[in-house]
Amino acid sequence: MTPLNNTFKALSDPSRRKILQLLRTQDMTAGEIANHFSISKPSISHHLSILKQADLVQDEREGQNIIYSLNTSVLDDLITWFLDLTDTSGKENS
Amino acid sequence: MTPLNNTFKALSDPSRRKILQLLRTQDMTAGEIANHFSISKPSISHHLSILKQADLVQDEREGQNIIYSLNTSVLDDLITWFLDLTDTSGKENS
DNA sequence: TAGATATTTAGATAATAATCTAACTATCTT
DNA sequence: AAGATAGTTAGATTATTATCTAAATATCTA
Repeated sequence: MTPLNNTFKALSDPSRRKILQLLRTQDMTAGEIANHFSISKPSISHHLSILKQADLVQDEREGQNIIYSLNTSVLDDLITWFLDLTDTSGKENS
Repeated sequence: MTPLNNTFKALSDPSRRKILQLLRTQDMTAGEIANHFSISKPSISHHLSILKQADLVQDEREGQNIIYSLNTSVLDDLITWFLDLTDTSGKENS
């Protein structure tokens, strides 16, 4: 399983993309993130775990809280993937 | 359902991403595309239909063949989405 | 028009993924 | 140490998705 596959799978869910958008502005605890959704805390925890596996977010415990933050390095890889796709310099027809 | 959601859903499958990579170099008929895979033709047809719905590819009949080509305009929107996410100018902490 | 080729559509099945409640772990406070 | 708070893990259920075979549609050619 290519590493990018995890990333795309992670991005395929709207809740997970919303989480990334939330973290764009500021780091947040799991609870704060969950407050922005109507689904249960365990579900959010599950989404966070998938985002973590995909290396799209990082987490760090601070007392009772676990603070999540965006990890932009993998996103850079994705942008490269897309730019590569839209770079039609190797295209033969049309 | 946001339009970008279709796009992300479409990109979440490795076969569909491989199809996009194939079309990057040259336009191809459905059959030619299917020849690059070990899964059945109807399955590929299904994948192509999802890519078409997501506006990631276009198709045009030419005789018995249906020729598929990449539609980069939606990919540009995606790149914008990613760039927006990695643009941390609005970030308050860390 | 009959047969061959290219592709899609229909319908069924199997694998994945999202979600829930209940229970567990970790940390803090008193 | 007991209780409260924050978060995760387990296990089950439901919904979604990928895939298959069989049948249908469209086009070409003899």
